[in-house]
Amino acid sequence: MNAPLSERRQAQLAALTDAAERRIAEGGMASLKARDLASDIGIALGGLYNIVADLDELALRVSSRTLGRLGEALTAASDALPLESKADAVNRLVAIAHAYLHFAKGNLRLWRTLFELRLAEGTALPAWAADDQLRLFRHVAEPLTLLVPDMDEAQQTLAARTLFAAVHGIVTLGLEERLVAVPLTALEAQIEWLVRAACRGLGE
Amino acid sequence: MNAPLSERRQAQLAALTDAAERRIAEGGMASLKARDLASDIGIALGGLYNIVADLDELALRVSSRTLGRLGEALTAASDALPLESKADAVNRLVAIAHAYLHFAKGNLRLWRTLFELRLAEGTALPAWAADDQLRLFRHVAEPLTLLVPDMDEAQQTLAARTLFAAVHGIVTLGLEERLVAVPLTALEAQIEWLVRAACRGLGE
DNA sequence: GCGGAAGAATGAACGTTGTTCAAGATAGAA
DNA sequence: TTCTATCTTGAACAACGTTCATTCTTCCGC
Repeated sequence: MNAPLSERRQAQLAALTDAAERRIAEGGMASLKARDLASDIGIALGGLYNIVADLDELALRVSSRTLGRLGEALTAASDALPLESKADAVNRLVAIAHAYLHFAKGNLRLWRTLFELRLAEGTALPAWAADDQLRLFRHVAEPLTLLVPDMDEAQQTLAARTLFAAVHGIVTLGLEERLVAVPLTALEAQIEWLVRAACRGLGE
Repeated sequence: MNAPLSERRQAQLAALTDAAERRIAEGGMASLKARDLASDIGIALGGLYNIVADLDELALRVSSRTLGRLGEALTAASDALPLESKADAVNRLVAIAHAYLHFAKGNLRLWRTLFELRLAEGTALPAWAADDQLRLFRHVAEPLTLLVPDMDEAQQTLAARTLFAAVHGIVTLGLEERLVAVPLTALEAQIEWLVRAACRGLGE
């Protein structure tokens, strides 16, 4: 190997994250095993801890990737629609919510691990991870500023959070399937109803 | 000991469930350790598995209790209000949502374990656990039948699920506090806005 | 080129888990 | 009391994340 070490470590980190992503996509976060990953990328068990502090960091890195792809999906959904009138804003919010649903369904295990991350009680999540999350809220916040321009900004942010959370809840329960399976189109309809109703409720 | 065996096992199961509940309430599901529990109720490690099949069953039993108490909380909130007019129905839905929020906040770790249960992929959850969940939905469904009596029943059930899920999402994200802490009163206001808006959207 | 220091790779070993099981203790019927 | 069925026990096992002394590589100043 004649690649410089720092480059090599970069490559190893990428390979490790790839392997972790693959494992999670196949079997959820429960199948993120140190020994499996080490053999996946052809290193010894202990070598993992030269690349990454612990498995939590690895899960966080995979989550960051997932959030990135989710952000792109929401951006794509947003950019496909005009944003001029208030009606546009509502339509865009519906489109974002639908894109969220489809991303979650299409990346079920990776999407779920976004919320299964349990950082050790005291420790806050790294800044770059927090940024990823805030970026998502902005997708919702942007149409809201058009929809209710008179509302003060803190309230707008809060409303964006609430709307996001509500849709997230519907998607979560809808994709659970533990109790009853809801058809995708029914889920879409429910989301649309709720988003439109919430928007009408915002204008008072 | 002169108590009949079956009685004794019953008592052991109760003591074990108590201990598990206490442990979870203190440190979340991550602190449900076989050895701790065995010593809590004064039996040998292996003895646990004469009382309970595995720790998952124990977590499920604790969850069942929690669901029971949650159901009582929602019932109390419901019964405090009249249910005659459509306005009553909306008020009741708001009250239920608020009661849900307060229960979650007041029983944070126990409430969270309700959704952290990961049954082994294939296995469905026991019937008695499914019943507990359906009973919850009925709290929401009942006012809905008054609010939109013309809607067919399947649609009503779906709407109840959606409304529940939306509120659940808001509560979940609101109590997360990982990103930003939302004051409880702000959370209440957000929930009320969303529930009222959703109800108005239902009547179309 | 080269020799030594700094760092990385290795896999055995540790500590903690949940779960099992052969052996011993105990309860209830005869 | 005695016998059998059952429960209880804690040592043992397997799987896990993580650490560490040892060995090998790589890099830099000469």
